[in-house]
Amino acid sequence: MPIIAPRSRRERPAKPSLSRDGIIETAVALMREEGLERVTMRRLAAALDTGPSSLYVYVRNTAELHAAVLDELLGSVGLKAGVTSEGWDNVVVRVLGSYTGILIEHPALARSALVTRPSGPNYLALVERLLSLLREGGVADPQSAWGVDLLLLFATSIALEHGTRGLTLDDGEDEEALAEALRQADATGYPTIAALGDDLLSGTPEARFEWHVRVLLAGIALTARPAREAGNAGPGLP
Amino acid sequence: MPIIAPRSRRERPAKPSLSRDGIIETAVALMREEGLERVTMRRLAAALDTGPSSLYVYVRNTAELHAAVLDELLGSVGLKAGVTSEGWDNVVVRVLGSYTGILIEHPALARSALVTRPSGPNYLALVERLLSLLREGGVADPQSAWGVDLLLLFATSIALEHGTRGLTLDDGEDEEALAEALRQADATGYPTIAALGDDLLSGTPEARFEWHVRVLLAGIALTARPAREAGNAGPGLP
DNA sequence: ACCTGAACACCGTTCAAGT
DNA sequence: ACCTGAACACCGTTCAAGT
Repeated sequence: MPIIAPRSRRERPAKPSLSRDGIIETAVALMREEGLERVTMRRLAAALDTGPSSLYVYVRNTAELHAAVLDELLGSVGLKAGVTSEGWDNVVVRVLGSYTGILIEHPALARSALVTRPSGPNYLALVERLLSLLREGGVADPQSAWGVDLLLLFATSIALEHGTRGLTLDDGEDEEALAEALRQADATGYPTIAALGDDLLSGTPEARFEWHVRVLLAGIALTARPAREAGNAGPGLP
Repeated sequence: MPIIAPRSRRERPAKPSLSRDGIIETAVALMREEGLERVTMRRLAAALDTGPSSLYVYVRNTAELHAAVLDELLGSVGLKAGVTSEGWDNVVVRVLGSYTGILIEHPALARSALVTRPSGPNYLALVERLLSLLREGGVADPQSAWGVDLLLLFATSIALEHGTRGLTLDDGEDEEALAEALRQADATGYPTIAALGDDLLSGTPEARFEWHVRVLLAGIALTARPAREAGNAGPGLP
């Protein structure tokens, strides 16, 4: 029996010792190969040639792991998209579109972004870019401060909404069910739905996205913040 | 050995035979008792005194089950909230607030509403109510048609966002991480964030919610739909 | 037709024990 | 300190077999 270590038939060089960065790097690679839904603690551990429990030394739980992966991905949001040639509002549409596009490919990350507030450097860079664009557009600071949240909430939700559709088995079946239900809605029970008819579902997703963003920008620019009331200071959940 | 059937010591009367309605009814009851996250196929089957596979005769999968539960819950959205005394926009704020409030208690349903388009009768009634309020407010029909989606997307997202927070183990820890990150953001790297400072996180959730809805209403009322282009007809995903 | 037991192929997280 | 094997307590879905 040779004394050579019994596990040297892997191609991986020497089995690198674990580290938080290494774990996240591997998670990102695994995600690009197989999608985030396959980046489970168990699978990630297998990719790192160890057991799942080992990961818990470096990562608190799955949510934290996903948050780290998210910020990594956000590095590729196109923040520079056409700075001056077009109007500031068109740039906002593009920047948010880039953000949404990335998340659409990874709906589980969109969910993560919605559920645990991201705070990584790349997310902050996105917030900074949007705030500076709003300023450029002459939006008052208090409205920008509360509005940027709304813009990002919208973009994230759209990604979660569209990203998950079609990923499910029954491709767009619920879409059709809604279309059918809207058409069936007769004038007695649902008069306004009946009156608007097909226009409720008209337009390409891109056209709707763009119009939605313009709605948000117009509303943010024009809606004054409420007068300060007592206890209007901290975050605090309901 | 007596021939008496060996399972008559349950209190449940005679074991009712399964039906889709009965299954959903039990699912709703189970959800009210233990929360939706515990309404799994296996647990629901156990509550119905059968095996999980039996449910698949009546319900295609978990997503369909959740959709049915969602519409059931939506029956209690307060659609009548203060019809005329206050302005139509305040009524929109209340109706959406009622919808969001219900979903906040069941974040998994909010996720379901975001991911598979609801089309049940109670959801349609909510759409109808919002459309009629927008009309009452003098909003042009094409803008209402595309705007109602945005209102519901927003309300659903807020519910998912707030509902899941605090449900996680580390209560509001990410919130704090974001606050810290924003404060740390120095003027060189993130000048606009630094300039706006604490106002980025100011306000109660209720105040922000109300302002957000007003932003949406103002934007919807004032933003014209894009000129019709080629291929602007059907839904169709990106 | 309706129902079921049992299996398949997984999960996240913990914890006592090892090095 | 870092790492691990093994276990705990679960999942959704399928399918051959029964009634």
